[in-house]
Amino acid sequence: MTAGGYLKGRIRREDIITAAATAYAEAGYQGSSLREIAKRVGISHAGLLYHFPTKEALLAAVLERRDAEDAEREQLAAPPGLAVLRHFVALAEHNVRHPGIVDLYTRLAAEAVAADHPAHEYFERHYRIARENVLRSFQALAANGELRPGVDPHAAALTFIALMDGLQVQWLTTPDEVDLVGSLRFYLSTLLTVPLD
Amino acid sequence: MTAGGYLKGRIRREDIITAAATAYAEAGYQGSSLREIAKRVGISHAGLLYHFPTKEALLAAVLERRDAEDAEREQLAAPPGLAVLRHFVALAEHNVRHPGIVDLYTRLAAEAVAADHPAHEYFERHYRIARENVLRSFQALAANGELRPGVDPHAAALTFIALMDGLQVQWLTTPDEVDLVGSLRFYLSTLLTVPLD
DNA sequence: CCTACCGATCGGTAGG
DNA sequence: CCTACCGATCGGTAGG
Repeated sequence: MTAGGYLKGRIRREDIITAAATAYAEAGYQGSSLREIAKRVGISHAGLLYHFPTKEALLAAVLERRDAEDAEREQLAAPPGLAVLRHFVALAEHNVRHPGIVDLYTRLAAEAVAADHPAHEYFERHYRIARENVLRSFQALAANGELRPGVDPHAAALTFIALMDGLQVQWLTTPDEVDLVGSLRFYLSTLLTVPLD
Repeated sequence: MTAGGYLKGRIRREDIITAAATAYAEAGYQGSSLREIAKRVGISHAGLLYHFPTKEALLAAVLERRDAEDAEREQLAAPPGLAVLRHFVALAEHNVRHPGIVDLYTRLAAEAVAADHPAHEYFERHYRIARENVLRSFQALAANGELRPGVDPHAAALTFIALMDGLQVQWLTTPDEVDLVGSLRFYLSTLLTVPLD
């Protein structure tokens, strides 16, 4: 129970979360066993359960860390408008270099459409926040005349988020035939009256 | 081994495929056990394996029937152009009334991003065919001046398919906040110079 | 953190 | 098609 002990415990917990995220990305949450995750860290599955009392608690920790990383990357949230859309494009560029994140997100999102999945509420909230965030930006752009006339900000926001998700699945399945970032830019160019950058 | 015996076997096989499709939609392929599927049909899991020798063989049968149903609905493939896009919108209208189909497709597609998943090649082919089909239509529209100037048919085709998939995940997760058909129509209206219908 | 164990469930097979 | 079984694996617990 020394300070060193606490530190070691925290590091070990982080290692377990990292291993779990990798496993979920490859095999989904249901498809990943505690024994498999524990083996990646070099402990027994009972040892893992010393740090996380249940399988669900480990999933919750993975999702929490993902949120924390996202929040960190967004830094001090950009004001609604072009900057937010650029941020999403930058996120896509980041994801292309880190396919594991896309894998994790895509696998979990599809599992979590089931109402009784432990990550279901997480993704409900995730989608709602993402839509609201993008909606405010499209509304700001509309006010500035930077949105093509006749484009409904709500429809633009909803389809923009959906496009990101759909592109990711298709990109993971056939990486050579899908330009993730280019497709996003293409879509935004059809909606805006100004260049993205 | 009478004709009646054959018929009964065929019906039983169809019942099993139906039960499997429902189970996959709710829990994914990996998450569905042969015992659970067999119970829905009222036989033992060993009895199921009499009709389908392995778990993978049953998945293959489910995918084959889905293709057959799709082919039937398309009837005598429409010529490239507006008619094909209308067909996709009609498909979305059909899917909204049959969420189980969307569930099945979404769950399996996400599982199958893994290269060693038994449905991986199926979805590779599925995406390629879908993209080529839509691409030909956007090219035909471009030739008629019905595509907005500056819109690349390839980018339009890729994003259109991706949008359909992404909308489906979001619709399944938060059904009340996603207008599947309206969003598709919105997107097409931003690409075309003519009304869809 | 570990070893050892629990009851439950898995896909598949044997033998009828 | 069934009963009965196989070896493997699962999440979680006991007891240290």
